[in-house]
Amino acid sequence: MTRPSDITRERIIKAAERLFAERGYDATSIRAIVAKARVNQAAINYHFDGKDGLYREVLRAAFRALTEQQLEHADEMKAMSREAALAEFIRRQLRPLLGRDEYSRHMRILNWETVRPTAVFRKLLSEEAAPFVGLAVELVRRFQPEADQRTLVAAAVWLLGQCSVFLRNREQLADPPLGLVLDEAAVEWLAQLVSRWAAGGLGRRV
Amino acid sequence: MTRPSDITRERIIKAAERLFAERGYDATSIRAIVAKARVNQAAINYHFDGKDGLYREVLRAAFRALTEQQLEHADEMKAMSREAALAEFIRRQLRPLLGRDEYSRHMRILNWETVRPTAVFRKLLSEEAAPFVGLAVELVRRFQPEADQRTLVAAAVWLLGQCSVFLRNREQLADPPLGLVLDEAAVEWLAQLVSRWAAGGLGRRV
DNA sequence: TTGAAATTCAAACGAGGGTTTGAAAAATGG
DNA sequence: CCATTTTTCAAACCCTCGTTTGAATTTCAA
Repeated sequence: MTRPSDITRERIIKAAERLFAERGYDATSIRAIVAKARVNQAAINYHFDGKDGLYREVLRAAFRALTEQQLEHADEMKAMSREAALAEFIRRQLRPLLGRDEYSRHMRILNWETVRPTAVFRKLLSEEAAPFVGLAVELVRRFQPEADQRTLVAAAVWLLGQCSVFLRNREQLADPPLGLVLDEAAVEWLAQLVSRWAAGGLGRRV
Repeated sequence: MTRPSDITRERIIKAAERLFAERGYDATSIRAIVAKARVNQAAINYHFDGKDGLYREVLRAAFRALTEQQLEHADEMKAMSREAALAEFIRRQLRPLLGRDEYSRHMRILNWETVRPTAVFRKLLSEEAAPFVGLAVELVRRFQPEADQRTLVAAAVWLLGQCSVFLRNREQLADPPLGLVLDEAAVEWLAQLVSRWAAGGLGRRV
């Protein structure tokens, strides 16, 4: 049963997700959201108890979808060689460079948060990020089985940073002085480069 | 000769630099700046022709100071081994994790820009970043002398990403689920780790 | 010293933000 | 069908923002 009011909710969430992903929280106004969703301005307060509440909902959904998506592949990654698993992990991280799909939007929403994390996000992170971080830690542990936990956590963050720098500066990569134009082939090329470098850094045996 | 009005200018710039570094452009209001600088609100428009003009000035100064600071060490870095030069480069990048000095503030101001680059910044970057990028490219070229320019640029960005992920998420590193508390010793430890991993990825010969 | 220029100041302006309001409309259940 | 609740709607409210204004004050050279 989809009540008519659920349609409004859904339209708002969909529009908000796109706008938050594109412009971030601050630069997205309620008026822009309701215009895109074609609903009344008061609907956001009625259904979500304000802009904050709407954002909370969108953020939670994005975060959950992403971690679930990664955790789904956790098992098959265990079956691969560590180099292949690493390459797959990195390829998945770099995918939003191209796509405009839901996955890419989710990733971009989280990317905004890494600048000035909202309270909502910090709570979410400390409560629910453990499995995802665990995944990254397990991945690097296969390269450094003897390292202590602190080193492994640092390595996991380091690994994520190698992808996020490209994600975050996506729009400037093509400009001078860099001039890195990223079409589909180039993203694949980049993913392989980064995979090799990361594996090399963590101590690949050849 | 320091005219009295130069004092006002100076106070504004100093206050603005701190606030922009801490909160970013959007979240820093003119009223906050003039309160901190203890000058009249209209002074910003009088001296800098608006918030944009003030930001332009602060941004240019930060950018220039940073690139000059790195370029100053370009010569001595050439004299080091490539591993030592890389380690020095990374250590300099990670330094703002601790300090509240001018250098750290400059770095943080630029860090804000990598999320939603202002027009001012993009212009600055395309006009003046070339020497700095060149420095990073030369550094990675010592590890991969046979690589083409495109690969070297990607490697330079990759290298910067390994540092900036720690800078940017600085405040969340200590929270669960990461729990990386960074005092002075820990930053040095981290710099060495990252140096080793980066050198390994780029192909250090042992 | 004096008069023009530069600088400071308190106050207000207008635009845009999120939220509230109260009535109208639609949906729901008896 | 009716009475009640839920949902929509246009309008306004109130706040913060960057900027402007015009008079008062200070600076500085003649």
